[in-house]
Amino acid sequence: MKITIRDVANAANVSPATVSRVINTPELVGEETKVKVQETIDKLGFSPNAIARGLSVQKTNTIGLIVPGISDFFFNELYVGIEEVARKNNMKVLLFDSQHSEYRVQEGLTFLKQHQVDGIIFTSRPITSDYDAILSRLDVPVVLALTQSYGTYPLKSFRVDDYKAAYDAVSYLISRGHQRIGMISGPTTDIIAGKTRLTGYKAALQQSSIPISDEAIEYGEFRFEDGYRAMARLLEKQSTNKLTAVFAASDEMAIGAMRCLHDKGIRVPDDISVMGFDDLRICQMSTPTLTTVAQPLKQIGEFAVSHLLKCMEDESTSIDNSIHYVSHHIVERESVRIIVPD
Amino acid sequence: MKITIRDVANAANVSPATVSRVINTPELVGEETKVKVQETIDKLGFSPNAIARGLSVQKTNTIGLIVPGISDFFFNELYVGIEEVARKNNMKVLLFDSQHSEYRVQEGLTFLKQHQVDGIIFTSRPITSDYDAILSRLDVPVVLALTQSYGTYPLKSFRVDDYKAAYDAVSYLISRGHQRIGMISGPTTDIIAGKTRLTGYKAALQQSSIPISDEAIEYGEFRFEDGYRAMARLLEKQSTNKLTAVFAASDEMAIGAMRCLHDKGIRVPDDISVMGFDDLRICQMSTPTLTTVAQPLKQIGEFAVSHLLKCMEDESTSIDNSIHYVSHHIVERESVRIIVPD
DNA sequence: CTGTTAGCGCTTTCAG
DNA sequence: CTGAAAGCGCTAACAG
Repeated sequence: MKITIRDVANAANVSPATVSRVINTPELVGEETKVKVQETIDKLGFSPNAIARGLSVQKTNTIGLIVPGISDFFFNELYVGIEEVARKNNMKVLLFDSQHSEYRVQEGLTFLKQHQVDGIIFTSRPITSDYDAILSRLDVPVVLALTQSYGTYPLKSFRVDDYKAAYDAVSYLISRGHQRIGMISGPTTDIIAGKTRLTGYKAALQQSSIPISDEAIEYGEFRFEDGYRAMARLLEKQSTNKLTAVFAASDEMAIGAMRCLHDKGIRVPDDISVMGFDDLRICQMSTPTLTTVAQPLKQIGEFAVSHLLKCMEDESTSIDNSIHYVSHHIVERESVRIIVPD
Repeated sequence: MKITIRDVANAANVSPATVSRVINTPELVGEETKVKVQETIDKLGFSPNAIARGLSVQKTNTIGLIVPGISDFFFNELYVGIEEVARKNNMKVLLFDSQHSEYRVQEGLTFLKQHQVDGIIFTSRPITSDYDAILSRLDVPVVLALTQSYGTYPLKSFRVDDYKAAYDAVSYLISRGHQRIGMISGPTTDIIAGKTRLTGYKAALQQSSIPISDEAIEYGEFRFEDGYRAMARLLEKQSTNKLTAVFAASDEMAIGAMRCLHDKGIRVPDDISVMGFDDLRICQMSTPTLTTVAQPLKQIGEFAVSHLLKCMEDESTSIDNSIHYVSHHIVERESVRIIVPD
């Protein structure tokens, strides 16, 4: 049932090599034979074995993608960018979900290595020196998306400037007259999406000489439920000195916070403004729609693949660990109101 | 740099076969050699080439997954189920996004065949006779998820009974006192998620002797924006005889519809009730939260893989085209109110 | 328990 | 322009 290149060769009275040529380098084959071979390929319904080819040419045309969790909403948008430029370059992508586990990340790296991927895109978790050994053994280019390297191993990364993005978000709030601004932060152990954004928040307040208070900060793991609960805690702590705005480190948490507010009968944005981070598709689905700072996820995916392809062609490209900051921007919707000073 | 099984064999003074054995069937190897080989594997950092192995054993431990679009929200939840049971059985999944294009589906099938996947899960688009040729040539088991086969090629499918689910949803609405119930349907060309659910809607109305009116039906492509626009159209047509409830063929459209209502100053559920289909995570994120009929997506994914694995072990399992209906259920949230008859 | 041999399906020199 | 032969890295009989 399984039909191979040899079968085609026999049927067409040529050698396997010739069949291979009409598939891969038809310009090297005489017109007549080309037609003849192509016909028998069609007739027999031959479809070349990509595995065998991969083994032979030592190249799989595959890029490996490690993501922290496929159920995170931002995955979809990132993937779209990655897949698109991969496909345009005849590359496929092999997906690995690390499920937010450090251990699984290691597994993923080994997995992708075993599958001879030609390059790897690593997302979301920061790379520490712990990975030096495994990375150097990998022998394929690796680029980072939405994260960066803190190890000694040089890795190019593509992401927004999370510090600046958070800073800008909070500055935006301040420009709208807000002074008592709370934050629902990611965990500070998450050095990028957690700690860095929190620092940006603090810096923006400081810049405007607004005192920073731990009372105004709560933490969550980026999910809707986390945002909901964090908001509830924030509310409890705020009995006397009420916040007029809350900045969340993810859209999901922002929407969770809005829901919490709603349940307590607090109106957004009338009583309190809410701002998110990411600009996922869900921002338009909440009521009110969510004002947020946008990360161009699709574009980041595109950049990452493009760079990877460059590295794969040209060995020398890979050895820098610069960060390519892709630009963020504020997307105004309905969840923030202007406070007029009285 | 690339280190092979032969390198390990040489370094450990054994044959490649022995190294292969300690990796795959350690029980067949003497304790001493096993230890020795394992040590040199570790020392050299050897990691077996899955491609070569695949070629040799004629099995890749991969299942191919064809989805209509990765940015559809339901993808994530389905994938979680698939990935989980795949992983537990040492299978990986190779993803292919058909991007809602018939042509890309064909490409996907060829792609997966070329990559020698051991089985295929096909989602969402109905299978017609057009696929008979390609499917029979595939030579690997195929199972359907969230769709079914209308061709002559026998294919087992796992999905909810969309007709019954829609019927139940609308009956639920009726039980809450609604009589003038509109529908935002998928396109009728989509035989499963479109036409079948619409039929369920009509049947439920009929059952309660409620007249069916085209005035009360609008169509969309399952997206938020489609729901929004469909609702707007529905509103225009309804100037005289107002609807008290709307049933949408997807959660996204339902949420879009609610947004439209919100923008027009119509309250949900006070003025009009809304019900969705799917029970995605976003249902809890809208305000009001969305009452819906749940498809157990994760479970469907699990079932599909499990069945596929069974087919792969036992050739005989595959040849039936039965439909395994997984049970749906209504999830009550806030978007439907009870109408007390006056 | 371990080594030898052949071969998975394809590509790629190297001749002709 | 085409064919023969070797080999990609691994596994699977088959001997021993």
